[in-house]
Amino acid sequence: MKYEAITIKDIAKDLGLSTSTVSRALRGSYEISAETRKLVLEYAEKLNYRPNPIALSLKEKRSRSIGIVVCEIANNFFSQVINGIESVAYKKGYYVIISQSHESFEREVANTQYLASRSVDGLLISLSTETTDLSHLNKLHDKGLPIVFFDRITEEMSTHKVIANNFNGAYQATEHLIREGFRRIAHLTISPHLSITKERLAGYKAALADHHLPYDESLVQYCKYGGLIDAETMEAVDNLLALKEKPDALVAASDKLSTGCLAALARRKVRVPEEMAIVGFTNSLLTDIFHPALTSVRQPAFEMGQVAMEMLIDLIESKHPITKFETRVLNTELSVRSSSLKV
Amino acid sequence: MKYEAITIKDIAKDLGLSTSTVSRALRGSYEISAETRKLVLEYAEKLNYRPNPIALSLKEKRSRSIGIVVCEIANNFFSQVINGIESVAYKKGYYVIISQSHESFEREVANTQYLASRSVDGLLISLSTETTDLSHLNKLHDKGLPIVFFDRITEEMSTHKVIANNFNGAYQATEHLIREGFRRIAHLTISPHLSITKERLAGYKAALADHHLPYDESLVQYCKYGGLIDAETMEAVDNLLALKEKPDALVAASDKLSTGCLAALARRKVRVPEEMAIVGFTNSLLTDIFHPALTSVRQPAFEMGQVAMEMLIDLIESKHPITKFETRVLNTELSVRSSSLKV
DNA sequence: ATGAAAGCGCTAACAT
DNA sequence: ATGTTAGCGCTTTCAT
Repeated sequence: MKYEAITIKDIAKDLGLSTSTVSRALRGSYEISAETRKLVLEYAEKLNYRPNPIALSLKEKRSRSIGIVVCEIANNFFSQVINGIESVAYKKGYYVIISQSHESFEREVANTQYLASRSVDGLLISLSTETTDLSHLNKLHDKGLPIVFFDRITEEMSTHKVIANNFNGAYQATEHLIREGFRRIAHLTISPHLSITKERLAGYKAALADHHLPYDESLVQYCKYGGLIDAETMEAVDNLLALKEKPDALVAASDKLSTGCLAALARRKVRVPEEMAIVGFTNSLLTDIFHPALTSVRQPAFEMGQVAMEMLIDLIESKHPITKFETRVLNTELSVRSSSLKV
Repeated sequence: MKYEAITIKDIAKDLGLSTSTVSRALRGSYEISAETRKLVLEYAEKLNYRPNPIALSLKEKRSRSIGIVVCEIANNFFSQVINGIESVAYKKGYYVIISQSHESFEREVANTQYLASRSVDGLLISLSTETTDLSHLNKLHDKGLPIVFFDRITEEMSTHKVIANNFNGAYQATEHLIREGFRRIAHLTISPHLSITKERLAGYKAALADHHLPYDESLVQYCKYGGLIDAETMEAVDNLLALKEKPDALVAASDKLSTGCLAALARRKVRVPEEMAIVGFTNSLLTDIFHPALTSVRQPAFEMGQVAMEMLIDLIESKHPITKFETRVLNTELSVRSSSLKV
């Protein structure tokens, strides 16, 4: 009942050669006569021989495949990053295995372990909101597994990292709202310990400070699951609406939070931007057809994927252990649409 | 520089046992004394021993992993299907490997071959728009690799399949528009040879016929890449707008086509639904915040994933070769919103 | 109840 | 230039 592939042994037997000769001929070793090589290659071609990557992995402890761990693929930002990763991987002959943590620490651990045990040559990871303990990654990293972090990174590990300029992105978003004349600007964000949360919060605070606006903690709402759970976003928005001094504008820190709060405000019949202006971190391609058109901070997601994959290949293919690591910061882009315009 | 995992050999050496004893103890063979078993299990636990799935795959020619091939993951429908697949896989102890064809036949072939050579125990696939030749799948299937098709299926292979009731979905969408009073209803759809295209087109035609409306070929626009390429959707919409007798309504046959034509119409300053009403096949969760709110035919994507995975596990775990195959048809759901209402 | 050894597909060190 | 053999981690038959 199972796929029986052609093996090197089959070829060897049929041709009356040894497996090692066949193996060498196949990989073009110079010690094989042109004649034999041609014979083997043609016969292999005829039989549509494909080397068994499992056997190769077992032998070589490498697989020319890399693992990706993200929280969700049903997310514009992450699916664009993945496409960037794939574009480089494909060119360089690496296969990509995608897995989702669904923002669960447990799933993240299970996925990384599985990928490692499957001999991936490296790991590209954006941490789940639940993750604070990094021992699962540290262990693998200490044992030599190349890891590159993107987007949701950690200070606790020395390796290559790629992020968007989250500070600037949030700063620009906030400043834009201030310049439009909004004064009580809320910030809807993710789990407080995530790197992106901290960076974006800092940008938001800095813009307020630079424009002499007070920082009011009650205007910052944390959504542990970053928009994955509708009720959570709804509650955060309700909290803001319940304040004695309601905010007049809002910076949403993620893709799902942006659309989620747009939906939540619609359900609460709050007009955007009249009663609440919005700028959202989002990579949605649909910002123009939202109601209202959504002002966005776009992250260079595809590029982030490309850079991350290139960095990972650097680590994987480097002859010498690398000790000097780099954190690349890519610029975000603010696109102003009607959701953030003073009327 | 590579992850060196604990092996059965390490345990055997440390404990002064043979590898076979350790192996048997680990898998709870009854021929091992309770004492030895306990010793081994505890020691393995202490060392955090994990069996090497690569070695297992090589030996057993199975991997407890399954492969998914979809055109794109950056797509509400497919990412929801994948989540459905994962939910069942996780429960049943299967690992899921996701790959994208990007609507390219070549990539689809490469992906299926790679997955097969990686000893996946089965394949879940939704065909690319380019695919007409099925020999890559037929070969694998003939050699015993279990395959389940979902969404974009083929008549040419006998195996389990899951689809939405595309005929009904399109019928209901079209009929709804007719009942609202629209008379020239266009159909924006994907590649003509895809199963879903045929089924939806048939539903559209049937609704027209049942309501004594003429079928006009010029009202059907095919987008080979199903919305993947913006320019293509734009052109199709322009074609419709250029007709001497413009349509007053439109049924879009996919997720990306629905949002794509909403965007295209906005760019052409065509008001929806006043000048053109729309019903779209979409699983977007954002239909309410589109402008205007988008009437949708929703497919039970998560459920489709669950059913597909259950069917695949049936095939994989069946003791006897299965010869009686099933095509499950799941109901769609029409949700009326403002984009399709006569004003 | 336990061990020795073969074998899954492949590569590479070591013969010849 | 080609063959023999060991070994990657594991299971499993065959001995004991």
